[in-house]
Amino acid sequence: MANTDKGKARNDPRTPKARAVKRRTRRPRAEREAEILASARAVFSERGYGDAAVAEIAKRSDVVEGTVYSYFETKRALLIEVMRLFFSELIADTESGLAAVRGTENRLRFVIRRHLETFTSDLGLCRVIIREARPDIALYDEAILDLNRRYTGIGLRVLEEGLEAGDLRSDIVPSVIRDLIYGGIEHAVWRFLFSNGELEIALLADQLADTVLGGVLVQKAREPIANSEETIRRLERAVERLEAQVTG
Amino acid sequence: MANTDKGKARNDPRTPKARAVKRRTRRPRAEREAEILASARAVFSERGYGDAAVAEIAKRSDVVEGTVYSYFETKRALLIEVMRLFFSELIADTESGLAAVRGTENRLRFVIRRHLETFTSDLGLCRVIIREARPDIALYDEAILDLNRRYTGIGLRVLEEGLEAGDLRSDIVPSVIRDLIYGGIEHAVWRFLFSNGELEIALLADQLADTVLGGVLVQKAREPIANSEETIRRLERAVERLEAQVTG
DNA sequence: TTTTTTATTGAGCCTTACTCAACAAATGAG
DNA sequence: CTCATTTGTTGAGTAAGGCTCAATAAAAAA
Repeated sequence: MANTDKGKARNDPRTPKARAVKRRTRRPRAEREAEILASARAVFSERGYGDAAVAEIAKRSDVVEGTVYSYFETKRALLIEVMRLFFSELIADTESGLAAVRGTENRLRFVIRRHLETFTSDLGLCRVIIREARPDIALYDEAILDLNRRYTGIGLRVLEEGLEAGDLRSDIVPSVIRDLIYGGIEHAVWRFLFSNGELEIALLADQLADTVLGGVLVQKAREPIANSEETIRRLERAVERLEAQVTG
Repeated sequence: MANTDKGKARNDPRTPKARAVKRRTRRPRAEREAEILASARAVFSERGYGDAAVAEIAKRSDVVEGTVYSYFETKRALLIEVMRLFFSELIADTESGLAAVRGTENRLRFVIRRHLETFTSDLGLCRVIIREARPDIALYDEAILDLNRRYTGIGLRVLEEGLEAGDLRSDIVPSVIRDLIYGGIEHAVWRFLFSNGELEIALLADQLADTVLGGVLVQKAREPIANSEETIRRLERAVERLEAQVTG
């Protein structure tokens, strides 16, 4: 109501200086959208969600802030779209790689290593996803959650199949193992980020997998059993001999 | 330079209405500080860091925004102080509880369960801590990291001691196990937050502990052994009996 | 009581997400 | 080729929230 008379002071387009610098161009919707998404992904990765200014995303896309809002309702919607692209590539990629791996143990090791690779190669965006995917008790975050669930669902399926195949202990709970794996990787990567030692992906992946697969306890039962089997045979023979003796 | 003549329009304190409502009081520094910290903790827990307005923290402490800033440099410094209090209580509490538990397995189970309890009973604050403790590549977050490290160091020590005592497989890497444990708990709790099923703390703690302790793979050697031990006893008895019979 | 100290205040600055009416580049009609 | 319509683009403006600072008044000291 009070702002009907604005825009009058805008630079006259006929001014020689202004033209070379700022030229209004109209582009196909899809192209502009892709450009904005690419800029957004870069800025989010570098600065994190909170410190990413929509103005900067706009500038990198060579548009003005308002344009961004004509393509995406809110800054958050922009983030969600960036995530959706990221996840769908990741899911497709992981699944195609996994298709070539046989055996529950190998498949689990593959999933662990693949996730670790993604995490470290796209750390900036992963950090944002993790931070922002945390529930703000806001319903519009449901989209992100669903993506995350679908992605970690890959590991879950490997576990369930391994359980059915009898490769895994029948008393385990797949979803708990999945949480251990994905949560453990997350924590391990943060730790390396600070104690800025070199992150040996292959080594860490093996350490994580070894632990999840085999546990941490020494297998106390195993040592004595090896002897027991000998003992059993010895006892069996003794019993046979004695019984023969008794009945004989 | 341009703002030297402000404050002139302030309400005259002699106006009858204003006095009853707003009474300026000066309190001991420590007391005010504690009040502000308590309000901050509550607001951070309820709203999360980003959506917590310093103005609201001020209002709940019955002071004005500026006052908060005379006690804490920035909103972030306030958060860090809240965290410091939270962690120091938690660390003391966990350590005193742990002192009463013997045996590596029991001690690990205790740490897992204790952490899970904290997580669920103080979920709002934990969520904030996790989100904000993530590196923003900002050095002033070092304080939070240190607190976190000291806390998870409790679990780490249990693992290292277990390793020395020979209770744990000698090839494990304690820091990796710690990451699995704390990361796994974190993920598991998020999951329950959504699939809003009931979170059975005791059950989940057991499931997590069982997995970390024993791994997920079927212990191929174990099945025959369990039977063998019974067999051994049976055979031992038989031999005894028979030998007695024979010699008797 | 007067002076000094300092806790407290609140107006105002700045940044940033988001809105909106005006504008102009395509596109289509005559 | 010219004019009208459509719609992508613009930039000034609003609101909210973190943070500053000179003025003020309560407590302490003189």
